[in-house]
Amino acid sequence: MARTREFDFDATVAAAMEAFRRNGYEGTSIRDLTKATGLGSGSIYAAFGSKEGLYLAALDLYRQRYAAPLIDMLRSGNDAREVIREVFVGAVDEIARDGKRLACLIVGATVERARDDLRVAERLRSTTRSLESALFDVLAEGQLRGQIAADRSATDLATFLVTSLQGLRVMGGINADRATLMRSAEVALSCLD
Amino acid sequence: MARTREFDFDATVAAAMEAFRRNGYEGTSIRDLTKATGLGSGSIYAAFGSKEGLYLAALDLYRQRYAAPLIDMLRSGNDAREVIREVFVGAVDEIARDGKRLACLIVGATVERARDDLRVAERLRSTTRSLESALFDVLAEGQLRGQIAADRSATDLATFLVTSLQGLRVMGGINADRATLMRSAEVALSCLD
DNA sequence: ACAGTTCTTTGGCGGTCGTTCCAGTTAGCC
DNA sequence: GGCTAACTGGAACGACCGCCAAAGAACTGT
Repeated sequence: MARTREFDFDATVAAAMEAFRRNGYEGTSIRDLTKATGLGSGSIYAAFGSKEGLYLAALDLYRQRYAAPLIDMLRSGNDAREVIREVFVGAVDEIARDGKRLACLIVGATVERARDDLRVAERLRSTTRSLESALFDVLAEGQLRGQIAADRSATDLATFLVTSLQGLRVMGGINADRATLMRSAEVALSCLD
Repeated sequence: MARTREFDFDATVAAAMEAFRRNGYEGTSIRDLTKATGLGSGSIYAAFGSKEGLYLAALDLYRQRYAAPLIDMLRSGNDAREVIREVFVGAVDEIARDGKRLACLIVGATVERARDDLRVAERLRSTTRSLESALFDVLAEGQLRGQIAADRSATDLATFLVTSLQGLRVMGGINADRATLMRSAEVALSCLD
């Protein structure tokens, strides 16, 4: 065998993720990442292959940490209207807490990287699709039970809700006032009536 | 006096704007901008002072070209419901046409620059405020005339609609399919019922 | 103890960054 | 037609970019 890896892989990716959220892809240099992670540049390249590789790892961690829990919540089987509201309130809280300091990596990747990087674009599509699909299931179920308005297709509503969440994240970068974001979210949720 | 400026100022800013929309702020170098505008770097610095100066000029042109017309439409005095629909359909068309290639500079600036650059942040707040205010007036008028549901405040609806537009622009970067975007927009518009 | 393997650090590669400076050119005023 | 001032493209600046080779350090298996 050989020397064991010294650094904490997950903590490293988490540190890189925060750096990318703070300054974007192009705005974060390898030297910034060495400071943020505590690794030397050689170690970064040994572990991730390239700056893009580390970015993809950070994006995957972000999806796992922030998108997957939303999907799990939606799949928990709880009341449709209630669980969707929970998702929105959670998103608003998070944006209000650190939306000024840290951008959503998914929105950032969409704007800054999706055009150049097919692997990023694929991940974004995948996450969006999963979220839409989870929302669709909850909405369709809710419509059957009469909890959600049935005069619009669950597909359209699901797409709309994802779009609204993206919009909230953008707005958080301009004005992260919680009350304003929440009022916007309330209107979006009222589409389910 | 002295020699007159040779290059077309507006065309130069327009070329820079497209470059920034295509590759973002950090992703566009001064050398890229010399190729896009046809100017030498010396001329760029004489006219705009810095890369940031040219970016601000590009952002201002974007606001003038894409945000101001929306506001003018809203202020035209036409039927509330109709004019708001027009704004959304116009936005969807534009995103579907070149959302894959060219990002919305406002969303891009929010994600990539607003945290670092106060002058950018101020411009974004100003544009958002103007758009919200124009929407508010149209909505309030529509509510008085019974064309728009009056059970929600016009302020909230205006904020929500701006958020929806931002969301559509982000979604356009992931999946610019016109029909999907339009169905999302339709749901948002149905909040006015 | 030693060989073998893998991780880590260091230093620096070639190139590009934003910016500045400069010589050369051109347009307006006497 | 000179004089001057502004504009022009391009060379060059120091700094920084992403990346990588080489060597030291730490671990396992013998």
